[in-house]
Amino acid sequence: MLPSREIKLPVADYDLDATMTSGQVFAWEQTSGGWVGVVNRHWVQLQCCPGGIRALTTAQQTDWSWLVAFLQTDVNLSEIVSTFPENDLHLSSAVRSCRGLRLLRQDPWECLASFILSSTKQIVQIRQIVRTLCHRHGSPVETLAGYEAAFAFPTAEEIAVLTEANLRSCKMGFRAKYLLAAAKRVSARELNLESLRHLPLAAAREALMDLPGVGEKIADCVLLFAYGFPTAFPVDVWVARALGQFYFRGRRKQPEQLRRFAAGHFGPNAGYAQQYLFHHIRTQRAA
DNA sequence: GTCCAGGTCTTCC
DNA sequence: GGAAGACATGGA
Repeated sequence: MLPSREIKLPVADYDLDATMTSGQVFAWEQTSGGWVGVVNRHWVQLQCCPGGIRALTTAQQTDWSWLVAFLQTDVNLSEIVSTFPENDLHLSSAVRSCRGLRLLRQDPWECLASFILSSTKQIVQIRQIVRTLCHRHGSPVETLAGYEAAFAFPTAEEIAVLTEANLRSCKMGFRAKYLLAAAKRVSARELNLESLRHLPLAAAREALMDLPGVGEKIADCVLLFAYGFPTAFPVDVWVARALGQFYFRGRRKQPEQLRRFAAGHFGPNAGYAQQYLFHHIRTQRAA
């Protein structure tokens, strides 16, 4: 491949707006020229175009595999959707309303840290906290002329040397001590995030939940959004509400019972199903 | 002003 | 083992 700052990644059924606003990532900004963010320390601008996604970065690239991995443009969405249960009108309706919604494949640390910051926060507030954290403590990355300054998500090493007061001033409240503790554990290699890729789901989940501030829901988010475990099924207030309403005649159920139901009902790509339901009920309410 | 947010931890029964 | 309260902060 010839070196270039620009590429068109061919893909069908990719709704970039839905994907970026579906509560998986918090550091991406929508601009007049497309979505702008940082992947593997590369500043990138993304725009939907006929037949795919056009990507623009600052330095010439010969290998775009880092971006293909992040966007998961090599995943065939029809094959995923075809594994969903037939005769589930709620899920079918969700898929129809946000066809093209995708799961991204994020950096584990950024995903873990972001979701540690997510507890009992609205998505708009999580975005604000993450933006402040990146601007104050992340390393600057090169951008194209005329664009706002951009910063990588701070590494575990960069956060581990901060104080709880530094972090609290980013408006993250009681979550500061959890983020700091996680950063110290990860930077000291007491928890090796890379090694989790090779573990079974349950073992990886257990390892993540050993971190303070990381319970079942946050662990499942990281397992799904960063490691790509296809059956990881985060149950938050929205999903719990929707599942109770749709499948249990309005009765509230414990998260553990809902996860067991999901494993049996939604099949090998239950995590994808969860993301469709989550995005559908949130956008429906807004409409 | 009140309620609630992509939860988790501690305390108490 | 499960319910209730604490925890920071800001949007709706």
